[in-house]
Parts: sequence; C-alpha cells; structure tokens
Amino acid sequence: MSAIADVARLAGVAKATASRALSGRGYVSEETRRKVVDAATLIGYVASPNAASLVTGRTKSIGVIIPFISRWFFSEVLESLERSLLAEGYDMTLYNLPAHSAERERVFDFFLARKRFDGVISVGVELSDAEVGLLHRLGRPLVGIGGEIPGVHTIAIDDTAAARLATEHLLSLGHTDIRHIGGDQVDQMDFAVHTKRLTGFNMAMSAAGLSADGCFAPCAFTVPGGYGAGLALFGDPHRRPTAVFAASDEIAFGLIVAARELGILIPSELSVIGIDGHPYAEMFRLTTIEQHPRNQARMAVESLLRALEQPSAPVTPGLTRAPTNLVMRSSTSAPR
Amino acid sequence: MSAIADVARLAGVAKATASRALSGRGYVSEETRRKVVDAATLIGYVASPNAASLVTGRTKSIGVIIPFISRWFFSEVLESLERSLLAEGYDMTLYNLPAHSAERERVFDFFLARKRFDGVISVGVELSDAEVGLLHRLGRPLVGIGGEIPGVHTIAIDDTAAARLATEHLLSLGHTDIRHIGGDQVDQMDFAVHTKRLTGFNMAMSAAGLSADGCFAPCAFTVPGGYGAGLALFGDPHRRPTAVFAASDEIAFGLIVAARELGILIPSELSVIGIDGHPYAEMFRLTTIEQHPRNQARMAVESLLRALEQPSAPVTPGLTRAPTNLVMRSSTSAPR
DNA sequence: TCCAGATATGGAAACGGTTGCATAAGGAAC
DNA sequence: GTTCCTTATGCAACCGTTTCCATATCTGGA
Repeated sequence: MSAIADVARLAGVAKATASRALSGRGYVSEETRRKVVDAATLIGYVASPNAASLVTGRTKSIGVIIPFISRWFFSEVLESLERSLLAEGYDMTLYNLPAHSAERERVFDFFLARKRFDGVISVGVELSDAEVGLLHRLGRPLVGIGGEIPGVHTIAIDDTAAARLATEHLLSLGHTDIRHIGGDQVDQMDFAVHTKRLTGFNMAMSAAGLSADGCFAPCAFTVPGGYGAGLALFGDPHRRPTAVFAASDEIAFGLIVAARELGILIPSELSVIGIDGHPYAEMFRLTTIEQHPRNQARMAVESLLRALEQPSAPVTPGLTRAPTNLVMRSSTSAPR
Repeated sequence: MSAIADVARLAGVAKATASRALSGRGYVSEETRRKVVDAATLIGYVASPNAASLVTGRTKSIGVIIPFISRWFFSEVLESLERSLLAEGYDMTLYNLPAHSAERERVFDFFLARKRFDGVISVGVELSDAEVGLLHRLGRPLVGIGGEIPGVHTIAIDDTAAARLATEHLLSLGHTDIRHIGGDQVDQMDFAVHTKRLTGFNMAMSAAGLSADGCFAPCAFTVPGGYGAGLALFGDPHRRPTAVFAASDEIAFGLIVAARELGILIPSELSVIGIDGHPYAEMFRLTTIEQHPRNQARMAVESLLRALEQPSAPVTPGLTRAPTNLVMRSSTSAPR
C-alpha cells in the first residue's frame, strides 16, 4: 500500500514534514499542511498504527479480561467499556477468561505480556500478585472492576453493604423469616462476591437479633438457578419463608417465576429483593439494589486513561466505591 | 525492554539466527536453538508482535463488528468467536456498532482501514458495497454471520424457513387462530430479520389456506417487549388467539410471563413457540427452533482462517446455511 | 575427487512510521 | 546591527522484527 513516503513525495516535502502535518505535532505551515493532507487523501493513505507503535511505544489499544460475556453485569460493562474506549480513540481487545481456566496462563504469557496494549482492564477477575507484577514490570497500567486487587486501582461496589442494605429493607418491613439465595461454589466468581453478599446478609440478621443459621441456600447464579432453588424452597408451604433476598436480580427472576408457578402471591405471601438493577426488574416489579455497571466501566476507563497520560504519577492504588441505590417496587411489602 | 538483539548477543549468535530459532522457521541446529531459547527465558524476552507485523504484514488479530453485546444471540456468538480465535492464536478486537450509528463511518475509516487486522468478522451487520470494497481493497478477508452480504462468505440460518417451520408446527397441531409477535421497525436489525420471519409466517399461513391479515403485532425484540405485547394481546379474552409464534425466545418468555399473570394456561389455552434455543427455554418449557449461534461462530472462524491461509483462493462468496432444529417442549399442544 | 544439495549461520536491507538534531528564515527587542 | 526566539523544514537515526542473499561446512552420490 501507500506509505507516508509516497505522500511526502507527492506533496514535495520530506517524510518528517509529512508526518508532522498528518499527526499535528510540531511546526508545520498551514500551506504545507494542506498540501500534505491533499496528497494523503488523493492516494488514499492510511497510517499504519503498528509502525507508529514501534517507535512511540504506544498502541492506542487496551486489553480487557473478563470471565463472562453473556451474564448481565459483564455484558453491560463490556458495552460501556467499548463505547468509552472507542470515543477516546482506543481499540479494545477482548480476552474471555473463565475464572480458573487453563488458558489463563497462556493468555498472560502469550498475549498480554507482549507489548500490544497500552493498558489492561480486568473485569471481575482477581489477578494474582505474579500477574499484576508482570503487567507492572512492562509498565502497563492496570485498572480493575469488581473487587480489590492489591496494588491496583479498582472500581467496585461494596458487596457486603449492598447485601446488608437489601436484608435490612426486608427486616424494616417486619420480616423475620428471611432466606438468602446466592451463588454456589461451583459457580466460580472471583473476589468472593458470593461470600461477601452472604456476610452482609448474616450481619444484618444478627444485628436484628435473628439467627441466620440454615437461612442460606446456594444455586447457580442464573435465572434457571433461581428457578430451581425457588421450586425446592417454596415447595413445602410449612417451611416457606416470608421473604427472600436473592444475590442477583437474575436469581430473583427465577425465584419469582417459581413462586408464581406454585401459586404464591408476591408480595403478600412472599417478598423478594435482588441486587443489580437488571432491565427486566421493572417487568417483574422487583425491588432491587441497583449497581450501574456502565458507570463503573466509565470510571475504569477514565482512571486508566489518566494513568496513561501521566505515567509519572502511577494510578493511585486502592478501591473506588461505586454507588448503589435501593429501588423499591412491588415485590416487597410487610408480611401478612 | 529486552529485544531480540539482546537475546542474540547473550546466546552468541546473530539476530537472524535468534529470530529463526525462536520462530521455528528456517534452519537452526538443535544446539543453537537451545542456547537461544535459554537466553530468551533468562532475560524474560517477549517478542513484539508490532515489529513482526510490520515486516510480515500479518497481525494475528481479527476485528469483529457486532451491533449488540447483551442480546443472547450476539453474546453467544461473541463468546464462541473469542474461544475459537484465541485457540488459533488470534487476538479479537471488538467494535460494538449499533445498526445505524454515527460512529460506523468513523470505525471504518479510522479503525478498520488501518492495517491492524488480518481479517474481519461481521456479526449481524449488513455491510455496504463501499465497506466491503474497502476491506477487499486492503486485501483483508471478511466473513459474515447473520445474513447475506454480496461478495462475502456468510453463515446464516434461513430465517424465512425457520419461521415457516415454527408456524407449521402450530398449524399441524390444529391451530388456526395464530398470531406472530416480532421485532418492530424501531429495533433496527440488519438483514431484514424481522421481515423474513414475518414472511415465513405469512407463507405458512397462506399455504394452509389461512389469512394472515392483522395477525402480526410488533414489539421490542426483548423479554419486556414480549411482555408488553402479551399484556396487550391477551388482555381481551374474546380476541385472544389459541397460539402465538414469537420471533425470538426472549419475546416468547415475555409472552409467557404475561399470559401467566393473566391466568391463561399454557398450553391448554395458549400455545407459544419461539426461535433461538435460549438457555431459559427449558425452564419456561418453551417449544422452539434452535439455531446454535456458537456453531455459526465456529464456522465463521474456520472460513476466515482458511481464507487467511490461502490468500490465493479467495473465500468462496456465498451463503452457508446454518442448521436449525425444532425442539418440542410443553408450551405447545393442540387447541382445546 | 568433484559436485550438488542440504544444513547452518551472519550481514544487511527492509517494514512504515516518529523524532532529535541541524539549518535557515523572519521578527522582535536591545 | 546584533542577539535571541519562534517558526518551518530536511536529514538521518531509530523502533524490533523478518527475510533475502551470501558464505561456509558437511553430506552422499557419481
């Protein structure tokens, strides 16, 4: 194809001048600039980012590590990351790494270690010290979403507090027989999200003077997971709780579908609360704690780009808490 | 960082030899190879793909254009694309382009036109002749998923046939009062997917000697979209059909939720069939036409890589039909 | 013994940009 | 009329690989 040398020749200037004219860096007279631009458009010149990266060391592309694509939180984050990065002129290269996959090491050694990215965003993946160290040594800034990583700036909601808030909402309505349906061990999710939400639940219960023993039931972190748990939990009318705190909206939807199939009225016979702010929540009239993943993604991009602009001042490691808020709908009420 | 020159120096060989030893191309004695590899691991050498691309012209990375990330079909395709490409050593760079977005031109001119990708996969995006021409001129192979693009190899199901099959299933059960709930104009989906499915419905109806006039109702191509359409459609018991063909499983779920809220029994009072093979279908006991997006993605990658390996023989333009199959569950039965 | 081919290695030229340094002209300040 | 700074441009080095070409050794077959 046509290289910048061709453009320079056609415009009657040196390669250096053509480069400056096209990139806008350095001194170029307006007249020369126009000549160069005209020549470039005439022969359909497009710059080679590879060649530029080679000398500048910057690739204008960001690597993203994410364990799921189809789960709501992650797809929302992904869409928002892509938009924000594209708007800033960055490419986004995606690595879909299931939590403890065998490919993880390969991705780090083979893909990330190469100098193809200016920075990395890790979504819901708890990086090891070795992995963080690798990126750090390469001088590549790293920002996390979803949980705390030592030495890395991360954006995350306070899972424990959110779970506690959800449970307290049920308690404040007068419920005392509350169950928590959350992720199980099989569903590997990093940052101990499941555990933190369970902890928040336990804290709220004991603060209210209630025992949380036997109040937790695990299930797959999906709608069918919640559905299965709901059928099992609500099957026996005598052991049915008056309220359920689901660790995610998707679980909550499954619980609601199961409850409806069993003829249980919501909220009069059963209150349900979730966490997420999923777009289907309104349709199911689900009370939930919203966590705004798109904002979390924007915050991560902002932090990463700031670190890229000022390599001197490394990203302030530490946790930025993303806000959450309770949205009350009609899936919760006082017990009968 | 350390370059291949450092490795060569440490191993006591020339850069050329070090390159051959590490890439495995050309003649290198076993002894020398080991020396080079040892030196490389010793100083933690990682190759720069940028520098390599510059001379080889191959980037080992593929660009993917996709209009949605969170919709089921697209997230499935995406996950499968990523796996297949990663397994073959390719990076995947993602461009999330809503159908008629303003950014589309910018992405093509600014991102895709650059020589950053060996090839492009377009998922559910109907590329214009100009866009196809641009990539073709750059010598970058292109494979499509979701519908026919002139001059490009594409993988797609037969939307018309699938819709017809779904409708025929309802007809064969004895239904005559059938409605089709599908995507609306606002929901911009390329390749006229909505129209094709409507056409399949109409063909089946008229083949059965039934009029399809007024049997179509549009809605957003989502669960809440189907829910809203269901509430509207099933609200009046006297105008209620005995069967509904939903253009997607997600719409079907919404319809089912709406029907259940209204106390309508499925399938005795209402049969519902969808298209997709969504993982929630089993939970809703939904009869559906499965379309296996992951396989479609695998086929696309295979086709693209074949084109990359043999630049001489260009990809056979044309359409490869991805198979679909009817899965019967208990959301459909004969009318009462 | 000589020669063709396979094997092994090095030197140097690419690939396509950016940028440091040198040069030169035009003002402004003294 | 110097001196200095700003503006404008060119030359050449450089980024980190791959690969072409040349050279040299070692086979084995004629």
